[in-house]
Amino acid sequence: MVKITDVARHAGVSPSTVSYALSGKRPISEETRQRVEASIRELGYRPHAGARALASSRSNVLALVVPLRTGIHVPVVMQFAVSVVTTARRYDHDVLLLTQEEGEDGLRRVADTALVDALIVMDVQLHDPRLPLLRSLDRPSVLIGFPAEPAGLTCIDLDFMAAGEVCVERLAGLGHRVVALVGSPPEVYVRQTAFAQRVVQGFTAAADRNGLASSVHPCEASPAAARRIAEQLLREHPALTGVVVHNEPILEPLIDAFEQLGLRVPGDLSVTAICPDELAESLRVPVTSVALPSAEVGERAVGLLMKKLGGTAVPEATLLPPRLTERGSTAPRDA
Amino acid sequence: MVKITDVARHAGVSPSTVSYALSGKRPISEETRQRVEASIRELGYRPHAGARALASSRSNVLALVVPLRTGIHVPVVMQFAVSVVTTARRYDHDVLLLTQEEGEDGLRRVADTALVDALIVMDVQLHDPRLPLLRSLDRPSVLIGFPAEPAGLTCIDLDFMAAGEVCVERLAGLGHRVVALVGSPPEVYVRQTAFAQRVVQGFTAAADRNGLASSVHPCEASPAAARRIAEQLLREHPALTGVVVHNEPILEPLIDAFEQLGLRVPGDLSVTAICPDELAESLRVPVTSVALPSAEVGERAVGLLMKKLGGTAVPEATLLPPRLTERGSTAPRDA
DNA sequence: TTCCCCCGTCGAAGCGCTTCGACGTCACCC
DNA sequence: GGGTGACGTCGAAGCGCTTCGACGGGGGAA
Repeated sequence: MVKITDVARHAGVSPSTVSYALSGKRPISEETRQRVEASIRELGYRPHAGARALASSRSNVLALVVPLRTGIHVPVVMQFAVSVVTTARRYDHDVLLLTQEEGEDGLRRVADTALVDALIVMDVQLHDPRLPLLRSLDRPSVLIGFPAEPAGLTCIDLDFMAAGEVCVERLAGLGHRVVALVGSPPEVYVRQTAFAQRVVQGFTAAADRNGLASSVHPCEASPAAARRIAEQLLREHPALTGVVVHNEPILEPLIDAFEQLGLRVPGDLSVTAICPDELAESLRVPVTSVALPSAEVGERAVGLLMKKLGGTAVPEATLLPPRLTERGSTAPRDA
Repeated sequence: MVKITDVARHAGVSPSTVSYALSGKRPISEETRQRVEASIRELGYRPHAGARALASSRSNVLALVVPLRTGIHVPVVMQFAVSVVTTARRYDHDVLLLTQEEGEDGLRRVADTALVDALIVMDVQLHDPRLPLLRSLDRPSVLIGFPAEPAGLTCIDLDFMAAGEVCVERLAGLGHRVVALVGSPPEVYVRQTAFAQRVVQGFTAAADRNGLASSVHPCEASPAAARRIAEQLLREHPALTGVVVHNEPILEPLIDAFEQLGLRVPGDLSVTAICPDELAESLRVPVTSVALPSAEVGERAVGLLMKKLGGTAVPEATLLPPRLTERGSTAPRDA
């Protein structure tokens, strides 16, 4: 293994000079730096991560806690993880993968052993048991999602309440008077997963505000469940002309089911969704949707963390405004 | 921060004794160990990961390279990652997440900086550019998947060739004479992704051996593509009665398409698949399938790595035999 | 009883890096 | 022209842990 002293000897300088040339924490003459860099390349030097971490008390590793629970849409989680890893690398950091299974102990472990410098936590619940721990940890963290009591934490997410509202406003603007929300699987609500709850809040508030008749329907993530929901909606709400879908896997099956029941989309029924743009675009009937900007959330979460690590204060709450894209699944009522 | 010297003082022993009590690398009297453990608990001591890594030249971290490319089924990747993380924890290791984007440089970086002790690489291609690097690295690695030339490496995967064969044998045994393979998206084959290729090999070999008429059809992962393939198959192979599907996302849409074209499954058409059991079970028509044992592969990959880290020799190739589960999608021809 | 060896523990030396204080040199200002 | 910084570099200390050699004491073998 080639170490910093080898580089120093080869370049004719002291180890500390090599270190400063690398970190830029003290001025080094252009000429010396060139020489050091040449030696590094020639010898193939790589600083030892452990030694660096010990001496600097910075590991340059971020922890990412990914959700495993049922009812969450895996591709979105993955997109998010990839975006975190990619962004972290831009800041010269790596990402340690933690599963929710380890729970609070896992968070405490990686923080207390100084394995990681900071943490990103996904799938936050309204009353998440990890919150007190995160507040007390000596390392910064960022939550993806908003708990009921976010004081003292840093949170970021799509503004799901506004997203729910935007979908309804759109339908209302097109003249629809009876709308329904087809939501995530029931267990997601039972767990009080923050984002799902907020969509319901936004949906309901906007419907009320606009004087629409509305109903909310959790739905399992299977095509069969989608069919059942479609039938139930037509039976119980015959005047229904607008549907908001917040459940990626059933988006397509649900539309199929409606059409098999004799409803054209968007002719008889307008559909809006909250889902990744790629999904909305790729469907047979492209769906008007509020984007789920996983990549942006991941990027900004890492950005926030880096600021905190750098000692800069950051806002406690970052809510990304919903962005609705018109596609082929919405039309004026009676159009 | 509480350190090992604090524990030592509190327990009335030397730091080295605390270390040995923790690692078990030298005999420590029962009584002393008890005392040390009590002090550790009382003070809330956690060894500093960086210091440990520096002194022992073991970071207790594994690298996991996950694929990002199009055409791979994300939930399977995720299952796999979770299984790796969970198993690694059982061996007191953590997992660093690398994306394929970083490529060979990323592998070299985490290995050379001693950030990780060992590596797990997924989505191996037949002629993977990373192979020479992995062979030359001073850290052990395990590949998920088999390249064309696996000598000098450790590989594990489902025996996809045998899986392809088993599916055909099953159909042949039921009397089917004309079969088709609906495979992964074209780009997967273009990249020479090992597992996809091997399924084709097994499928074709078994069909030839049994004197069946056979054809192979790559297929995009969209319902629309599934419909097109279904129509094409019926048009070009009107005598077709057996289909093998190796493409998770289109499994259900494909069956739907066949039924909409007037073919009953399994009445007119028998379907077998290579996919996770959960998927096969959850469909409207439960599908006879060869299981994709992501969890087991992950577990065993970590197990192999641990053996290698321990200095034990391990077999270069581990092929898990296919396990076919009979469900409702297969029936004898003319039954 | 003597010798040897093993058990249990200690002290000290490092692992490879960062960082702090110090120091010489040079330019610049009054 | 002497004082004052800023610049560029060095040496040494130390981050918190593991590990190696050493050593006292007790038990078994001879």
